[in-house]
Amino acid sequence: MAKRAAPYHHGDLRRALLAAALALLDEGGVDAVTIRAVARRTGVTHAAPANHFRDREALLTALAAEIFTKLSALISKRLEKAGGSRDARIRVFADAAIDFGLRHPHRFRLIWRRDSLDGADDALNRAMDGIYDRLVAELAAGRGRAAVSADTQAIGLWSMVHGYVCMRLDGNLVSKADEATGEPRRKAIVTAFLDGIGGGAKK
Amino acid sequence: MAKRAAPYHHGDLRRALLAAALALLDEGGVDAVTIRAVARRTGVTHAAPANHFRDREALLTALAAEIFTKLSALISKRLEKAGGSRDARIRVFADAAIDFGLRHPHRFRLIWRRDSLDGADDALNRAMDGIYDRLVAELAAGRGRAAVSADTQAIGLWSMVHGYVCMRLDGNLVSKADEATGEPRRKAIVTAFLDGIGGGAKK
DNA sequence: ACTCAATCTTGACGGTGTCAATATAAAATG
DNA sequence: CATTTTATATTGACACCGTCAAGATTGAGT
Repeated sequence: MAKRAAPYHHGDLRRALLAAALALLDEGGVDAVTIRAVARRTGVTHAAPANHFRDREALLTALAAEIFTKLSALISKRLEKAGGSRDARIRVFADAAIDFGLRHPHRFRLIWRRDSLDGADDALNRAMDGIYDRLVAELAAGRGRAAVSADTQAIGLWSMVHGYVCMRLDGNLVSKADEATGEPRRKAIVTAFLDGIGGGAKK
Repeated sequence: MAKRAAPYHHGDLRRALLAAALALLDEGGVDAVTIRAVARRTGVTHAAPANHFRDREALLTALAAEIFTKLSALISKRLEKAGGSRDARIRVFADAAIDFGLRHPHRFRLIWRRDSLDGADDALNRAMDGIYDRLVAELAAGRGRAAVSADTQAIGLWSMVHGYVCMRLDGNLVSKADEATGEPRRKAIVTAFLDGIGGGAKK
């Protein structure tokens, strides 16, 4: 027994491969995470990973699931420290996702690049859905007379955060940095979404 | 002269390569667009494309620029038919981008996958900036007492639209389709952004 | 007619993912 | 403890990829 804890030859090759893959990802992006490079870095031959990951897609998927779990933990930690204000708790999600994306660009790109991943993977889907469900729960709690459902709000907010990080990482907003924060519209877009951008009179 | 119209041997290999690349993209996604496959489909040898595209990145970049231009044209056409209402004109951008993304998934994924493209390419940047600038112009026209600038609104809205299509293409919202439209929250998220999702009293 | 440059072909190199066959070592069984 | 079974790792091969260098071919300019 204890199959996962101390496998046969290597000790725990699966974990070692994932660690090497994460290092390669941070250093050189998704393209640098090749099966052969991961095997080299771990000190095994090029075909050894095949025992633990069906193919490269499976390796990337497992890596993405791990990263998703870390992001989820980050959000949890911040939510604990957050106050009870609904807006503040909503901002936790946006801030955490943006922080994460800016701090680990390659990880962010990987987990959202679903066409390079196995969409049917359970671990991946559970990790993703977990974050989403918690966001919906926060949005549903004590909201006012909003015209749309919490689900809709969650989809919209999460979409916005995702797209914002994408553009930042691609260098699309460099000319638009605020003098105050040095970051282009980071807080402002969340404010915009909270307040609305329509022509109606504001608060 | 007329270099572009009728080059030397093939007629217009550059254009032919781009057409083949687009077909391959639609059929099999970005991964199917290899230099060799494009050459095969065009009927030339595998090294011929090198005369027109420095490398694969350059080919994908040129393809993306072409696609961006088409998207821009689509928006233009719809804006002409749109009324004068600010909200309606804003919705044109969101609707066009979403329509485009859902209709041509692989094209959408390519043009936003900037880490596979040449970020310094002029044609690409001009095509992208053109869309963004027009969106800012529409947002700036006759908006009310909004708390944030038109730039901020543009970044937020465009981010949201981008993220929404991503999630749709990845099959993340399948369980959330509206009974009315069959599309999950498509109009609603734009409404949410126009109206705001904060707790403040609504219209 | 001649030169020249642009264009395309041929052939090679190292890298990749993946498969089949083999060796090895741990676990299970007697 | 000996033996069998199973999981794991190695070796070697294959086809495909992007890219480079060298040569052949063709159009344009003079």
